[in-house]
Amino acid sequence: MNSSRQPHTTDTAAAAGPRGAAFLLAQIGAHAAERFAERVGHLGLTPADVGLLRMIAGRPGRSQRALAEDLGVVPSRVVTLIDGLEGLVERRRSAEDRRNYELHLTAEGGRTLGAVSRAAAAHEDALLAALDPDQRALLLGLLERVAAEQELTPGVHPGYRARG
Amino acid sequence: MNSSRQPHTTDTAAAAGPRGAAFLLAQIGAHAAERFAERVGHLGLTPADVGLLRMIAGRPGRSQRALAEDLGVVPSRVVTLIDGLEGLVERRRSAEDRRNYELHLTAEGGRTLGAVSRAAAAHEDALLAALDPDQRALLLGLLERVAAEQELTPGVHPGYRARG
DNA sequence: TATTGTTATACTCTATAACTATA
DNA sequence: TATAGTTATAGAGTATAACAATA
Repeated sequence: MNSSRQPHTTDTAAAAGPRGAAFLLAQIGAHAAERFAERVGHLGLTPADVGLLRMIAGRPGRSQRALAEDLGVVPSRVVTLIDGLEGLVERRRSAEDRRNYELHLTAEGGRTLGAVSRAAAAHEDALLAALDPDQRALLLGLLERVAAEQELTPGVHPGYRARG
Repeated sequence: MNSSRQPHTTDTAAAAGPRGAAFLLAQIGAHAAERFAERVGHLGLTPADVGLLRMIAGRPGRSQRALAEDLGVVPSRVVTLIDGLEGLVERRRSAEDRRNYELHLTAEGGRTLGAVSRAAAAHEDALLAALDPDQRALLLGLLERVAAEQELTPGVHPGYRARG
């Protein structure tokens, strides 16, 4: 809209930009994370809390250091996260090596995780309201292929590092 | 794994949790955003910068306040963002109302946006490496339906608020 | 008095590094 | 000396609020 040559305008090269699948994935993904954060926020949890609870439930007895590695965060952050889960997670000193803790869910932690699962189911349903069951299955299959090829660790996503 | 009743374990209700489409969307979305950030980082830009450039290119002459609204951020943040786009974006005082600026891309800004588009195309291709052209089209269609039903504004996503 | 853009301040979040205890 | 966990400090990033110019 000005000088001699027009380096571009919104031409062909822009096709993969804000209208491509990659952009939509990022946009919908961020939206999904926000909505999920709202839902678990009603339970007094952040998405990071949920990730931690799930990880502990899946493999009880792990140390904080092991969790830090799996989450891709620094050990000191795990301290803060677990401090915020008072009453849901229990720290037991290991008998074998009393330097580290073994992490377990309390009974209330288990109930809370159940509530999280119900929230996740409602979230899933609301997010995919536009699709019928067949389409949902189709989408799931495509996403699984992409996730596997991109070598994304099942059950953990970078968003665990923040959000509220 | 302990007391009387087992409130849950990893039973049916957890089905929509870390294995559902909503979770995968959030996970892949965050991954996509990170990879895109890396690519445009080589151009000296953040994803937020890119969003701003695209928005200005799409509708030149807008004011900073208008952009702030569309991006969903506070006006003072737009000041910071535009300050970081020295040489790519031009502020022209409006003749009609000299309080506000009219924002335009410079020639270099246009060239940079062209480079961004090429980066986005490469990003798209790498992210969807697991899918053939038909599957990509299928995925795109499904995502478009979801985005429309969720009333996501085309071209802007919440991730513009941060990242690097 | 209301509005655009700017600057100054405060707040939140996270990582880095120093520290304690166990080994 | 090395490692698990904790605490203290500092850094990045963002919003809130006070400010100057124009209407």
